[in-house]
Amino acid sequence: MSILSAPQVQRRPATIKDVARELDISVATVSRALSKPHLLRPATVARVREAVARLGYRPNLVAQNLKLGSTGIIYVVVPAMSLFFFDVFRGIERAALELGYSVVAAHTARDPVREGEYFDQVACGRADGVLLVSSARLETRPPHEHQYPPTVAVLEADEGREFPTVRVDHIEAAMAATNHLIELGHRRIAHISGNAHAPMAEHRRRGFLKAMEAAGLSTEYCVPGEFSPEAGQVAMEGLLARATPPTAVFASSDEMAVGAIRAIRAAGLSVPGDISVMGYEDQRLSRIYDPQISTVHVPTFDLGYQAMVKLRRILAREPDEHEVLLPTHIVIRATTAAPKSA
Amino acid sequence: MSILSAPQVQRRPATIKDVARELDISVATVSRALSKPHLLRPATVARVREAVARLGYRPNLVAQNLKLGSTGIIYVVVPAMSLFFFDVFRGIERAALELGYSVVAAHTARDPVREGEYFDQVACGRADGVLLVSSARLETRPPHEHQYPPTVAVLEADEGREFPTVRVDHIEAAMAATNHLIELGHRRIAHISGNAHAPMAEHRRRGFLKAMEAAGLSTEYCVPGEFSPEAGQVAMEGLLARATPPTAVFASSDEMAVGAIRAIRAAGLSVPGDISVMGYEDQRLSRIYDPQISTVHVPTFDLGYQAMVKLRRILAREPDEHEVLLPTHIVIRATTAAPKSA
DNA sequence: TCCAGGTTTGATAGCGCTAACAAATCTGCC
DNA sequence: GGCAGATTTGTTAGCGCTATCAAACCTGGA
Repeated sequence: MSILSAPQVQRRPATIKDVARELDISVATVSRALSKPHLLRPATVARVREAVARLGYRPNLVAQNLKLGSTGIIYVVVPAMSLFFFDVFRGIERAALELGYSVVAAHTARDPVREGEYFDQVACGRADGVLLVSSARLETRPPHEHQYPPTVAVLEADEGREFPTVRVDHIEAAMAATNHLIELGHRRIAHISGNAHAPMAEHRRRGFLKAMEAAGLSTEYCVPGEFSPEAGQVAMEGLLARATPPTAVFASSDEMAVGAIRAIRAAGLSVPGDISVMGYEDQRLSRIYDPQISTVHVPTFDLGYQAMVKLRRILAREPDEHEVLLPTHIVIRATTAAPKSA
Repeated sequence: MSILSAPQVQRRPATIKDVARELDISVATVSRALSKPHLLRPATVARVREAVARLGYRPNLVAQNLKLGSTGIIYVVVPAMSLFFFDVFRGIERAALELGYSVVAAHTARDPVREGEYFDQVACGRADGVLLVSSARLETRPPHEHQYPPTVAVLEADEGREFPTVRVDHIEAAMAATNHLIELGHRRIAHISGNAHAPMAEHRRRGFLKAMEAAGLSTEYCVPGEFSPEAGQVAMEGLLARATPPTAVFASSDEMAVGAIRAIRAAGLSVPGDISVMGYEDQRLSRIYDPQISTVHVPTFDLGYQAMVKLRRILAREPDEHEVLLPTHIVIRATTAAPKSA
């Protein structure tokens, strides 16, 4: 084990001047040979290419950006690193690749300060735009009004800031999930909601309430929770301790559904034999888990893809609609069935 | 829904010159008021601050970078977006925060070309260094020898390129996992290995073989697989179809262990009653799953943290050891037990 | 042979910023 | 009051690149 080793020698990188001097031509010619070779004699282009390779020259992107005023980079600001967001990210990447942008993920850990920092970086020229994969209502305000860089909110409208948005209708989706349970014959249906301040969670809860009320059913089993298996488990334990427990549960996420299932099993009951469980998001987990979880499919990849396309439109100053809604659908797997009594 | 709306007005951002002109002072004074206010009269600093706020001026980071020759940004190049890598990422972020760097994640989808592009971006000045969270042997070569930007490989030594590395000893860890099964009394122990070209997978396989041979046991149950639940399931089905199936399985990842458990249950057998299952990585999944999976804990957070610290040392040209090895340990949960016959 | 029109290359400004040096201004003390 | 020395501000070069304009060089037809 060597004490000091570095295959990456930190010597001064070659600049365009070095190449020009080497060939005794002007820097302009070198620049042109690299970016618009059709303007030059082929022989010149070839000589430049050779020298570039020999010297290991690479154009300094920072200088290029400064000169051109754009970077070709998009910041994807994500509140949390979860597989759910990765799927969105994958869609963004695909579109970015097709449109010639590079994307980098900036993680905020739901910290408004960090979110603000990334916005600042972009506003200060580090990138051309932001895709805000938001799940929480954040309170950042730009120091100066209207100083946000070009931004598209993905997945969830960002209340109060009103960025152009690509999202799904969580209310409608939650209604569909609830109606599935109702149609199976359930009457005592519970809902465990997600983080109190996540608009997403609130919308799902509203959808649940709306469907239950429309069916004339009691909403007494609607309890608060958080986006984690542990929270799902605790909430479910509370539900099971009631005099007449529910026969079905709609959890606000797949992870929460997993926690609920654990609680049900721990109580000696079976899923879906005794209690049906419905998740939300259609995460990878819902397919891996045993039993596979019935859930609401959210088109994460498309959400990301469309958002990137929309951002490009905005950057190109093409007119576009403010909000795009993508459809969801429920996926019936192995955790939902008709109630025993039915 | 408005046809065209944009809270983010794309007008020319204010520059340092605008601020200087506004106050009728020099740009140098403005610059100083922002970066080294102690050199200025407090009254001047206040005036500048006021004008900066009023005009909504923000220093252009690209110009700053060009002038200063560094960006304060670290690219984290990851081959795949998995929770495993996120944990590493979290560790990197923490250290970066403490050291004053910003990190952004660049996703390669195991594509050497894209990896190369990100390296290029950094080599071209977009960032100061790279943390390569590698799991696959990649064939990228820089166009010019020794043109890699400052880089630290995390998690797995990158064979052939010999970057400074922070990693764990997968061979030793796999031996510990195998020995756990041996100590429980198992004799027919299987191993399902991960992606053929991942050095990580190969190391785990080698550790398994080494432990089995040291115990004088047959390695006939060592089969190839891939890092996915599906592959784990298929491999396990093959193992179960043998005349005398194994009584224990060591899978190369937690996800693969999940697949194996599914196959075992599908065959009407129980875990760990009939067959013990051991995972690897200690992913969140291994705690969420029912039953909770015995596994090998990899200190992902620390791996990331230490790697970032190491990269900072390299950037500061402080001497450092080439390789850092972090300890692992096995975590015994609910999927491993003594064999029935014992 | 000469020149209009095209092709290829060169010189240079400037993107926005900071560092280095220079100039101006202020202090205190004799 | 005058001056050394400290404090505060201004001027300017230049980071590496590309766009603009100008210059040089070709071509071919009269």
